[in-house]
Amino acid sequence: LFIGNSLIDMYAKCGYLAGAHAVFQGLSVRDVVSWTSLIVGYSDCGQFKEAVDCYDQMPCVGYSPNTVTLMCTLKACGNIEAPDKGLQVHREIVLKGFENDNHIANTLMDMYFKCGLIASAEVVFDKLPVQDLISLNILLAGHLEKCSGKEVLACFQHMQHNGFAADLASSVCAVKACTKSGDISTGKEVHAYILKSGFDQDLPVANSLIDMYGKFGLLVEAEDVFDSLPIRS
RNA sequence: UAGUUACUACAU
Repeated sequence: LFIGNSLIDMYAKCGYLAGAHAVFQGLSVRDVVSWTSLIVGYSDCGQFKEAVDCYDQMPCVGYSPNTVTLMCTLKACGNIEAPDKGLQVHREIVLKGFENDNHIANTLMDMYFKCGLIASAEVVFDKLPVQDLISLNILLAGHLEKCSGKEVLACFQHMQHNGFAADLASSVCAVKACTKSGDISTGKEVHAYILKSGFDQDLPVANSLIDMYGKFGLLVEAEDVFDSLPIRS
């Protein structure tokens, strides 16, 4: 069974969904991991609807989704902006007493943000068992959609004051917030922070900086970042 | 053996 499950995972990670599905079908014995691996496979390949369909089928054949399954399903719900299904998963999480799992709670919050249900996301945030760096990054990314760049930047600064060191993901959000609000001076401050933290060679971070400088018309700065990259996409 | 957040242009 472990071998079969690993094969599903391997094929799915290679984008060979037909193979993953064939292995799944061919298994004489399956477990929750088999199902979850398939769900993750669909999800990672952008087939979110199929991922959710898998989740729906599980109970019909006697399998009960665990925390990992539910989290992966929530992720799919967020990506297709299916709040109804997301809410259904949320209810199952509550029913099973999984709400205090931090990974689950973080993913739940992210799902609500992605579905545009900001108020629900904030309720989840306030009830988080632990507010970790990932929770804060999800909050930053979520606010980026609906709020002004200024509010996102306030968030970014607030987390640093509370002893969280912004990581790559937080930095990207902060840069995007500056781009959105046209805030050149804060953008340069964030850039300084990125250099100080040694994040400047990271592709997503650098790309967000190039985009920001490009949109500000600061083509020289944009080119400097571009030229400093050892690898480009 | 499976699991959570972030990146560009163009287009929408």
